[in-house]
Amino acid sequence: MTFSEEDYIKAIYHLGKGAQKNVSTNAIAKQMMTKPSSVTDMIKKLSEKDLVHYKKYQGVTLTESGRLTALSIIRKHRLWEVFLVEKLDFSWDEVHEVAEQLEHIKSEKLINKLDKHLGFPKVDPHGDPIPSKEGVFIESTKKLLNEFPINTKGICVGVKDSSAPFLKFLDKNKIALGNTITILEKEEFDNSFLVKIEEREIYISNEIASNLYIKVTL
Amino acid sequence: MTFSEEDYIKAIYHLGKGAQKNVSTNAIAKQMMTKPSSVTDMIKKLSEKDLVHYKKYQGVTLTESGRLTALSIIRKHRLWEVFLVEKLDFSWDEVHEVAEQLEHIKSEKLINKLDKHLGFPKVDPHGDPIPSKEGVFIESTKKLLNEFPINTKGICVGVKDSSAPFLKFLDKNKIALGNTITILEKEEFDNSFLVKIEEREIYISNEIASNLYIKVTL
DNA sequence: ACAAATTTTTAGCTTTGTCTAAATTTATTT
DNA sequence: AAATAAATTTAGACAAAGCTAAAAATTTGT
Repeated sequence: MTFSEEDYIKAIYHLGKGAQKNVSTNAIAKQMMTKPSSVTDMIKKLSEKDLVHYKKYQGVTLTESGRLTALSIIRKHRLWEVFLVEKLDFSWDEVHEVAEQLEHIKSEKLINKLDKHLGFPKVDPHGDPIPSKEGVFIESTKKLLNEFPINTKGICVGVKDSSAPFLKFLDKNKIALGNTITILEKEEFDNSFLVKIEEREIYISNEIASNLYIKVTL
Repeated sequence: MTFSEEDYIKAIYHLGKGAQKNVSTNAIAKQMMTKPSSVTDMIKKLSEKDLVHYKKYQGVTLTESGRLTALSIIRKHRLWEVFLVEKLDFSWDEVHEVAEQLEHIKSEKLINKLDKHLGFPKVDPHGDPIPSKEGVFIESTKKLLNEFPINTKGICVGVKDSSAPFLKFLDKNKIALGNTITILEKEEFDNSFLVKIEEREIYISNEIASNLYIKVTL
């Protein structure tokens, strides 16, 4: 399997949201920053290898074999991301590009030893789940903090309000994207929250909680 | 720079022993497991990029730029080897193939952070020196254990006598390739040695010492 | 020194993954 | 239900990296 083939499989997986949807040639071309004609060529090759179902003009779907291939690549990508952040001290937003390269390294042994070295993590630094060797993984959802019940544990992944004052507030309170966050209490009176962020407990107003996206594995 | 270009540069470096020697087309072809005609094509490309000096029929030499490129690839290769052995618990002889892939990952930041994570090692698990960011490194020599003076510290890299009894002896005494070895004392009387192998002190007869290769950085 | 052997290069072809331009199929709109 | 628009595929080309076979240069052997 070439790097390019792997990239296409991954793109199709993501565009099809992991499922049965027919993914259009144009959508793949856009994602891969290439031309639709190139996509058609590659689709034919993947189809020959039984990685995608393909009928002319009808878009593609991953076969079961294609789906497992995609999950194996995603597993590698996310494990490397964990490594980069946890062991090499990369920040949350720097890891993607490097992981895009590392995900293509071919060695079952390597990836399983890496998994062990990292303590078999369940999610990557963006809160996305890491498939197991067998391609099993837990789904995750991203919603605003105030939409989750008490005791929810997730990862801070984005903001709804991206104004300077709000970002400044987050910075002042040392709330950063990638931080692990747990909802400890909900205050009935003003709908404020007591949360634990990376070992620190702080109060957060409903105003704040309704502008902070967190990703939670189900 | 493509993977293939990097592989050629590395091959030329090794065949030229890092230095001024003219490396023949045939030698490169053999090393790269390819045909001389393919080598000629690649040489022309590398020459255009000023990575090698090339005159038809005269073989090639790395330019200074080519030499630094080679050292940068070797640095990556050897750092990844240290990582695989020290952190992921790979054995001495399993790492080469994987490191061949990892050495092509493009990220200055990654390799420098990896270097730091590993504690800035000076040699890889085979006892070969790791070039610095700037391409500076210490030379190493491989000789029989009995040829080195007292206090020499090196890495066990091979045997002269590869007969079953000798290998069995090494195994029984837990002396393995890749082990760090220090010469503590030389016994005048019978030319035996007191050595430290991986925290253990043991006596070794001259017979043994003259059949064990160790690699030492100068 | 010159023929034979070896090495190296050239020429032309193949595959992979890409592109442009043209043709074809499907979707949309009136 | 045409006609037009959009999406997709085909055809033909190109660059990278390899190959084979043939030509050219160099080296070797006598």
